[in-house]
Amino acid sequence: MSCESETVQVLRDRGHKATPQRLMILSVLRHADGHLTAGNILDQVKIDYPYVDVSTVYRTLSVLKELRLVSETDMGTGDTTYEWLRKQGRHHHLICRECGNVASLDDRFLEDLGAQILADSGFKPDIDHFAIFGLCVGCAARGQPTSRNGH
Amino acid sequence: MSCESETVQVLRDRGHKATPQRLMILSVLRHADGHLTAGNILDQVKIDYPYVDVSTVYRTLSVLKELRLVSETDMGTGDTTYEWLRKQGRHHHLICRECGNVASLDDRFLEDLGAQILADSGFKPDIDHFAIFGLCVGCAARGQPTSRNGH
DNA sequence: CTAGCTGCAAAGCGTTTGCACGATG
DNA sequence: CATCGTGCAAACGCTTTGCAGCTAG
Repeated sequence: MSCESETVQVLRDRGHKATPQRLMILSVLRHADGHLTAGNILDQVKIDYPYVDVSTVYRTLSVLKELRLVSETDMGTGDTTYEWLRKQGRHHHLICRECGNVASLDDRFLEDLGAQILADSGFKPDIDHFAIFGLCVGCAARGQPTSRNGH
Repeated sequence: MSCESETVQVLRDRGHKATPQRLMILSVLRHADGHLTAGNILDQVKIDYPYVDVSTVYRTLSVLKELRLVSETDMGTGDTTYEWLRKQGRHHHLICRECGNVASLDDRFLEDLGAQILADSGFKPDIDHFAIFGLCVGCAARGQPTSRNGH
């Protein structure tokens, strides 16, 4: 509980209440390694507190998104996942379109990109959390054993 | 019709049939400037051919995705859009998380990224079509008129 | 005390599937 | 003529909403 005090403050400052349900959802998000779906979070919370409703989870996620405390990412086909932002060290995801496997990508690959885009167009990108689709090593090897042109 | 002949060949080579419905869906995809939802495509096709069904659109899109003729992108909240690949010149999208406005981003910002990722991890990213979320100039100005730290 | 939040139930929406008929190659 | 694709209708799963009661500040 005590480790959430900073977050509780953020909530209150913006006119939101810190209910037990929200604290539990926060806790789940904070201690997971990301990639949680709404239903996923629900299951976790229900272990300790079986009466929470899905709608509460969605409503809470909506608030947290608004406050930019969590990010929402679409992992390919219809799997919307949520992740606690403000972690130490940003990272990104390499999602294989064949096998669905998810690998991490270090931030250094993207650190300049944001600045470049901002300078060019004034658009301020959220580089916190990128999802990049493609083929993982295994699937690339399996899929195109012979050579093949890119597009 | 004739301009689709190359695509028809791709379909047949892979054991798929070239039905009128598919040709119309192809045509819509090809001549639109991208960002079409399934329902969107359906509406377009229905203008000339009112009996097409949504399921046909989805099934066709599924085939085209598999053949890598179209890309599927999630534009923020639950708006899955489809776009004809193999266009001249790749481009990417800057999507404002406030107003939903979509701007284009030239490929040069990302052209090195793919090679770097491939070299580092063996992951072969689809750099055809990137969706980058953030704040557009207008919303950034409106939202934070006073200074504010990045995260 | 008064917003705001919750659980419940039901609706909503985009997407998928089973099936018998029809078209393609 | 065999296979694959279609339209229809119904199912599906995730997400959202209306509502009455409850709770945090």
